[in-house]
Amino acid sequence: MGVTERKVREKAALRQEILAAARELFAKHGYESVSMRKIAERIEYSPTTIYLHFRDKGELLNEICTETFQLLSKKLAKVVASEGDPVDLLRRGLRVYVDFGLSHPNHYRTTFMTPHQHPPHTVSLDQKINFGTGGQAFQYLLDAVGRVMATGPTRQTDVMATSQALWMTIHGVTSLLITKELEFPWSDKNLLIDIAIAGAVKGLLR
Amino acid sequence: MGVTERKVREKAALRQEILAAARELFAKHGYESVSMRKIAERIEYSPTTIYLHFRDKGELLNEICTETFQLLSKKLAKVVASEGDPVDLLRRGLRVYVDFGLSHPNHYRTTFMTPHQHPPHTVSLDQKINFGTGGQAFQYLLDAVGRVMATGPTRQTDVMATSQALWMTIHGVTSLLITKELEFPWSDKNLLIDIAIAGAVKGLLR
Amino acid sequence: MGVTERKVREKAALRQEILAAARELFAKHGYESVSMRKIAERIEYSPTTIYLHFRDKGELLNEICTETFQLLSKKLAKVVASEGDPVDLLRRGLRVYVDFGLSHPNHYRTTFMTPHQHPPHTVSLDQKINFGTGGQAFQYLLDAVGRVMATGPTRQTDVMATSQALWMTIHGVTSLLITKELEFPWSDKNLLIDIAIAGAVKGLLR
Amino acid sequence: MGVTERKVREKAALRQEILAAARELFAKHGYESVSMRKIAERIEYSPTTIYLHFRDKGELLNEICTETFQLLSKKLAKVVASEGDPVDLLRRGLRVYVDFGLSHPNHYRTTFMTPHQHPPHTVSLDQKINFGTGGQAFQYLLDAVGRVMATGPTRQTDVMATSQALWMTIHGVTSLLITKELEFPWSDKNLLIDIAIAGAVKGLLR
DNA sequence: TATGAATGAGCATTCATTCAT
DNA sequence: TATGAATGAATGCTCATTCAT
Repeated sequence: MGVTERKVREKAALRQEILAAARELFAKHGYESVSMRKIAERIEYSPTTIYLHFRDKGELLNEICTETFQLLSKKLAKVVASEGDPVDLLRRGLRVYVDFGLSHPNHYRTTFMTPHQHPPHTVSLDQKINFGTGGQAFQYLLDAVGRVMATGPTRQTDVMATSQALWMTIHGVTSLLITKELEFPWSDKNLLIDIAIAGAVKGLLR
Repeated sequence: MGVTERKVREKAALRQEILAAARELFAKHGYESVSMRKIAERIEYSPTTIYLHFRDKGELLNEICTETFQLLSKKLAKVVASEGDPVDLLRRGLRVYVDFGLSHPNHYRTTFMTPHQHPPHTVSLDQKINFGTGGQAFQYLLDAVGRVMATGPTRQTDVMATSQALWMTIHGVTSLLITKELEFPWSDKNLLIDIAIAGAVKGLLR
Repeated sequence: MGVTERKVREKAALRQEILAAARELFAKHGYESVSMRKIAERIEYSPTTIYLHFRDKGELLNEICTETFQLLSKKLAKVVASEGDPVDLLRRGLRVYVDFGLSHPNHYRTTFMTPHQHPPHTVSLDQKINFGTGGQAFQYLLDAVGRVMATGPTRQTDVMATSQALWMTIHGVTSLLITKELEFPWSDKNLLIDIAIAGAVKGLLR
Repeated sequence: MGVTERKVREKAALRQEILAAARELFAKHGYESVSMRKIAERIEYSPTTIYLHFRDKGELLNEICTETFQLLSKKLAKVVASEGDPVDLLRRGLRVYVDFGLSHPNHYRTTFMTPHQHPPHTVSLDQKINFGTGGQAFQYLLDAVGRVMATGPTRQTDVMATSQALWMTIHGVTSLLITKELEFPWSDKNLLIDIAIAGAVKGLLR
């Protein structure tokens, strides 16, 4: 009875351990520079063991991405659920996105800044239509923008395009702060994020 | 007479061929995934030949970056030299940046989206102070923003921070359009770029 | 039961096979001229397999040297343990050294005639003090010389210097007979060894 | 004319320059670890140029050996030509040999301690009979030993074997002092050489 | 479930050497 | 006489992955 359950739990735990190690190493050294052996060494298992949990190196990458989107979605869901002026809500959502990236640079880098050569082995049609694995997260943005537009006059009325443009903006902020963290003499990070987000949102309004 | 010249020309041509192959491959598969062999195969020379023109793989990367910044600077210089309202000039400069990235995706990807582990063999102090090899290009942005602020009232007065925030914005636009070109169901690219840039600039003004 | 043991035995056997191949090749062509591939080819395994048993090429060399000293020490220990006049014992020890070299030319060549650029990864302080890995063997010589000097009058009283000079002498004999075995028209080997050893020992006495 | 002569002189000079560079590098890093390119770099000529003066890398090695023997022979000739007691003369000759090795470690190492895989392209029958390229030098030793034996009673009467044994002894001294110069905690070098030579010569006498 | 052993393919780089000039 | 360009072969070593156990 309990034996089976324990086994299942242990298996899941190891799976998570592998993912954690992979995520950290991918983010730190880049997907290509990380070998299966190094991941295995870090968790103190044999390389072969990884293959019992993941088909290949690429699947590790895909899993990490999916996981990232789930985490992000959860964060965004909270903002959506909270009260407030639509404009303010949008601003807070964007800020949450950036903060998420900066506080999970490993996830962010791996998910949004790693070239994915080989597509996941299984991609549902549904996923393709709904903006891939990140669909749910993007949907929140669409909703937030839609509500802003519904409330007052805006310069743009194309919810989709506006949302995409906003995503681009905050992705630029997040990704540059992550990659060039040390290479570039940035001004105060908080200030930069504020300027970018405030500007983008203000630019959206009439 | 002409013999020497022809040799020089041929040598330069081969050098360019190597750079072109490397740039394309780096952009497509990522720096780490490209081997000297693959570059050599593409140009139909032996791997050894590459080493007659470049010290090592890292030098290839550095050369490509330098080249990119020079190309970009030239484009931006034209905008700077042209006449017009400071706000308009800024907008045009940002657009030139994005267009440059989209029409030189290999250059852009290799230069701005490749992690540079190993610094160039020679880095002048001047370069370090002036934001690396891209200093000149960034200087144009600083100038443009400075002029806008000098002309009329803006929400921000910090030229440096504002410039950096603007760079982040347009980098987000450029990089996402390049990487996820096919993976994501984008709205009309032109529209997206316009929204992002117009928004950012408008957000900058009071 | 026996399965594990068999595996262990097989692993040790392969390790020895690799060492044997390396030793032979190192001795024949010199350390630098022997590649991991060539060693692998000789034992009909892939080059990678060698790395499952040895960290790198240098470790192969070190292992061979250690092994050599152990073999040599064992031979010398027997002489030391035997009975006899100190002078005779010394002579017999020197002869054992030369014979060891001639009957293990690969060991000897690799250990005493190969330049060791890269020190072993781990060198104990003890080893450094005691003349490296060969400390035990050299200690036997020191002891033998010491006993000769303690017994009767000798021309020299410096045990250390005398021992070193004796080592030099027998190394000359051994190494030349090994390297130039075919290139030089030697007189009878036994005679040569006798002359050299007898002379050196006689020269030591008053 | 003078032109031809100058050319000849220049050619010879460059040849010597190449040999000097090769000798030094061979001795320092070992024959195998020295590349033609490195030799060329040191003399600031192109690698190709070396091939105008020497057939291949192996010929460089052979030339250096021949040269070494000539130098050594010259030194020994002086001793032979000098006056003195035969025993003393022998001792002085042996000392000259060791000193030669220690003050020309590059020559010595390359000539006596480098495995010669490929025999010289041209080896005369005469050379083979006369102990190879080093025949002249060895002849001096034979003569010196012969004279000692002719003068007084010795333990051995086999000039050839005794000479060879003496050579072995001094080679041991020379080679160990060169190779393990730093690896081994030698006593005073002069003392060691004296002990070895004095012992060997004394051992030769009745 | 987990692993140790094994490998073919690949890596960046250097080699001695040739050839056209 | 001298060289710059070029290369096939080789270097030590690491890779992702498989397979028998």
